[in-house]
Amino acid sequence: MEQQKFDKEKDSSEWFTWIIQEAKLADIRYGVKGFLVFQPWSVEPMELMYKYLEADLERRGHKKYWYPTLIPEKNFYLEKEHVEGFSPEVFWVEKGGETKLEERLALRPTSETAFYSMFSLWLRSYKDLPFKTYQRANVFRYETKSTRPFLRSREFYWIETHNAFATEEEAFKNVLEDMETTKRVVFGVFGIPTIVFKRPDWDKFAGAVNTFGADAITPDGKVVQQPSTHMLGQNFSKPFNVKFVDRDEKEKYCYLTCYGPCISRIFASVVLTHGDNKGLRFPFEIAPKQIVIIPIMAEKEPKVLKKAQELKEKIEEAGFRVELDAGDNKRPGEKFYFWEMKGVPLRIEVGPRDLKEKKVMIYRRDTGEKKAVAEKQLLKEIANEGRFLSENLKKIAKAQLDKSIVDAKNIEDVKKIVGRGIARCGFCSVESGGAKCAEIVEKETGGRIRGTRIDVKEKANGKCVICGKPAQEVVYIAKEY
RNA sequence: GGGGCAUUAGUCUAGCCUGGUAGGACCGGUGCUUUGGGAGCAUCUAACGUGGGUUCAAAUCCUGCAUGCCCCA
Repeated sequence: MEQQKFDKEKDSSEWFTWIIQEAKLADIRYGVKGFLVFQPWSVEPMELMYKYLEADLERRGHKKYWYPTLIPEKNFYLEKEHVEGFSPEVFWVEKGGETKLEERLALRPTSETAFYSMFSLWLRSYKDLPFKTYQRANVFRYETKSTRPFLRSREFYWIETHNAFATEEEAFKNVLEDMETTKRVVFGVFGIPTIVFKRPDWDKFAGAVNTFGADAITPDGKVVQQPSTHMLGQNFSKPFNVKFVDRDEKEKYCYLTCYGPCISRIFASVVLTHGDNKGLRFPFEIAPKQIVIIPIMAEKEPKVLKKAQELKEKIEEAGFRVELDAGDNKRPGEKFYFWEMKGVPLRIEVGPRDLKEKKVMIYRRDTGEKKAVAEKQLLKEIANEGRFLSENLKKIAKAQLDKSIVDAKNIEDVKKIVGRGIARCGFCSVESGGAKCAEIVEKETGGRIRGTRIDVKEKANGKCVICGKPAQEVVYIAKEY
């Protein structure tokens, strides 16, 4: 009898470590700090997640590129703030065989400096703009904070878009569209609700004019930064010489933006957000297997197995991902527990009883409910129940996020909330003037200022929770993973 | 960045204090039996993270390193 080892709400850290091993999402025993081997049960959903995100970007007119993994040192050093921000985290390639390289090559920690060096060759006229690109890539960062599988590893899998525009307005419009993509796909399909913040001035991406980050919440009330998008303005186009001739025949620098949804980290949120004490719960759309069929009495009743195989083929033909768990020595009960732990959304049971009645049993992973369905109705029911399940997971996740936001009137309130949720309060300024108060917040509460909302307008009245000056902004404070 | 704990077969673990035969369970293989919520019997396979040191002798004591986990900043 296998015991549940960890309570997901109480010990979500241990639960997360446990489920990664138990469900075979990844193996952490590769032996190099911060690197892990991703296994099929995480790779398949992540492939699907890539597909959904890429389809959305394609619809918005982004074109796909593959850039080299290595970036020459001289490119990397062109933008000063960018270098300062990323240098401590770069893996360098210094040798080819035993020969020392003339120029060091960076294992890309992000690819601005790769993309924009080429943009300068490709973009000549306003007719070339807007220029919207993306790539799926694995990137490398020598993390100095403690690493964690999926959430913060030294190699991770993401998409990065890099885009050039003629005007600041167009660039900003694209930034907002990125946030829509996050809402449509990361919430709409993966079921991860996020809050979009404009990051405070002191917490921007290295080299950006502004950074907009979408924060998701973990079961223990910490936030995880999910897709962020950066308004780079002309900060990179100038050193990289990304210019175009405008309608007025004048040469101008482009406005650049980039957007970086990290698939492996979003996957961590999928696991943390939807899982329960029985294990994983995948939304129907990204489940590696959407349905598992468990035949009952299969060995004694060949008819049952035949029917199960028939059903599998029928369901497969309809375009669903289905697994038939037949034969071997396992009893049905053990199979039930196993596939529930693996997070398969729907289970179909078929046994002698059902054969007679031309019915099957459908079990829903999210609700634990089981119902008999006429075989004729099966495909329709699968589609319906799959949709209901995803909607239900979304609803639960959204309620959890909403519940975790709590208003704070003073620093004592903030202290009580941070670590268990997100504190919302008045704050003096998110420009550089507020940096001192932000430091105090961090020291006193262990939380960070996540920023100000951009999707809803919030009016600050009252005082800054730290310095007591009139609050210019409503900010959110939380602990970060 | 700081602190703590850990590393024994594919997995979980006993043994460590008090140095001397590495024991169990699960998984896996085989055979029989079994199937509407975690089956049973028999049998086989397989392990002391790594580099030094102390010692006649090290899983055990000391030490460096690596990796992992937890907590704090």
